[in-house]
Amino acid sequence: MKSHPEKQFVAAAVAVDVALFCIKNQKLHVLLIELDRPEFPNKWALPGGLVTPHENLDEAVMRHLQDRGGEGESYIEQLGTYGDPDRDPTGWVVSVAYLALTTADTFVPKTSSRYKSVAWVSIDNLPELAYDHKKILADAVLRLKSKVNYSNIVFALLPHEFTFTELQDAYENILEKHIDKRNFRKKMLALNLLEEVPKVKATGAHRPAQLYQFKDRALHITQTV
Amino acid sequence: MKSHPEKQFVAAAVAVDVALFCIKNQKLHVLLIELDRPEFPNKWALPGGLVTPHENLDEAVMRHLQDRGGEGESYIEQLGTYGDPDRDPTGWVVSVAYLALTTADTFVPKTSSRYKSVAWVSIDNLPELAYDHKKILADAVLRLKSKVNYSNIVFALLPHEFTFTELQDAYENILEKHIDKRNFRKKMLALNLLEEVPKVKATGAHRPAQLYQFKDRALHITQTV
DNA sequence: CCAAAAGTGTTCAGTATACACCCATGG
DNA sequence: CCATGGGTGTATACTGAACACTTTTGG
Repeated sequence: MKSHPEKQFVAAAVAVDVALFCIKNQKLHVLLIELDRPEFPNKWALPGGLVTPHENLDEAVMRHLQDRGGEGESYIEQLGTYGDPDRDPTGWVVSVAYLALTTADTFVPKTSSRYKSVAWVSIDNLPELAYDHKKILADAVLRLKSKVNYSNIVFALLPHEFTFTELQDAYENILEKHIDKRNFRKKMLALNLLEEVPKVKATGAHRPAQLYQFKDRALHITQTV
Repeated sequence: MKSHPEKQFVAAAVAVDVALFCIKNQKLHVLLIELDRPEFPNKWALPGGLVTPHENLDEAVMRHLQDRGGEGESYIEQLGTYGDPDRDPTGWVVSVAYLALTTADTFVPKTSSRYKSVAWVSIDNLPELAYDHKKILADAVLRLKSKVNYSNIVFALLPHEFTFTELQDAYENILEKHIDKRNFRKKMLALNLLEEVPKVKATGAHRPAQLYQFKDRALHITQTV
């Protein structure tokens, strides 16, 4: 690491902030931390932290997620960068925001001495957020909603094996609208992203459901779900 | 501006890099500067520069564009942030990249002592680019191509008044494909974004063309052009 | 009157939507 | 045998794609 290219400049702290989502109790949840700072009484925030010169931005995100309890794989994608001079009252912090997705069972929130708590919070029951995190979170939800319509991105929110009803629930939850069962099946199968696994899931006094999995658990752009 | 929130951290230089496009001679062009630095012999780069703590990111972009010759309005939108530790050999520079659009006649490239030259370059005749600017530019072109399909974003590349053929040329240029004239007219008019202006444009030994303008020169999401 | 770009409709195929009943199981 | 969620097909409307000739002008 050498000196900076310009003689005179004011340096910023570069941070990442992550809107990490999962589906819990059939509802979309986001991971939030409860701050323990006098400037932000009773405020919550998105997880994140500073970036160091020894890692790229994606690596910084993964490191901070692991610190907050991430164990399994998480899907991450960059959302945008928030750099208003006054967004953080404690100094000039330019923050690169990420959208991240995981499954509730592979991510058990882990707190630390720096925070009061770390928890999954339903997105229709949000507390007050510090900094500009309300805006970041709104942008993340918007991106997720939009991307669900033209990609297989939900793969990152579901367990590896799932029933068609669970898949449809995920879509209905994120899009906040009812979807016709027959049409949904037709379209999903036509996209050719799924394959049956030779198992069924029995959950009560009714016909067991066939299990499916995504052929490829990586992002694919599809056009219209 | 107070001290930074963490006691120990390494600060980065925060920069903006701008992929500014225009249409010149019916072809998509990008604004490039020719570097005058020993580390980058004969290399070109996207315009841009450092962000200061007294401006937000959009303001920094507009300031740097004005320095390079921008006079009229330009459309700008954030593209993504590039933060690999080694992307700039002279130091740790995290760069927020922007997609920007303007019209050739309102932007006359202006050089300065720091550069050999500043020029509009056709995107199918690109020189070698420094840093990770080849990647940034490729991402910008991709974003532009994609956005042309579901928004009125071309308004920012065209003069206020234009003929249907000029409009279609812009689409064909950016999308790099032939579009049927009759279908294009039907779809564009159905989107209800245009209005006739009571003038025609005569350019030779043939029927003059009706002039149109966008009802609103601001980004609108449309679904399928 | 000729060359050149402007302007205009219809047909067809494929996709999106609306909609209701039988199936398999556990208790 | 009954309650519950799983699983299936068809008819209709709409949208996107293909396609060729007439109009207006300047020279």
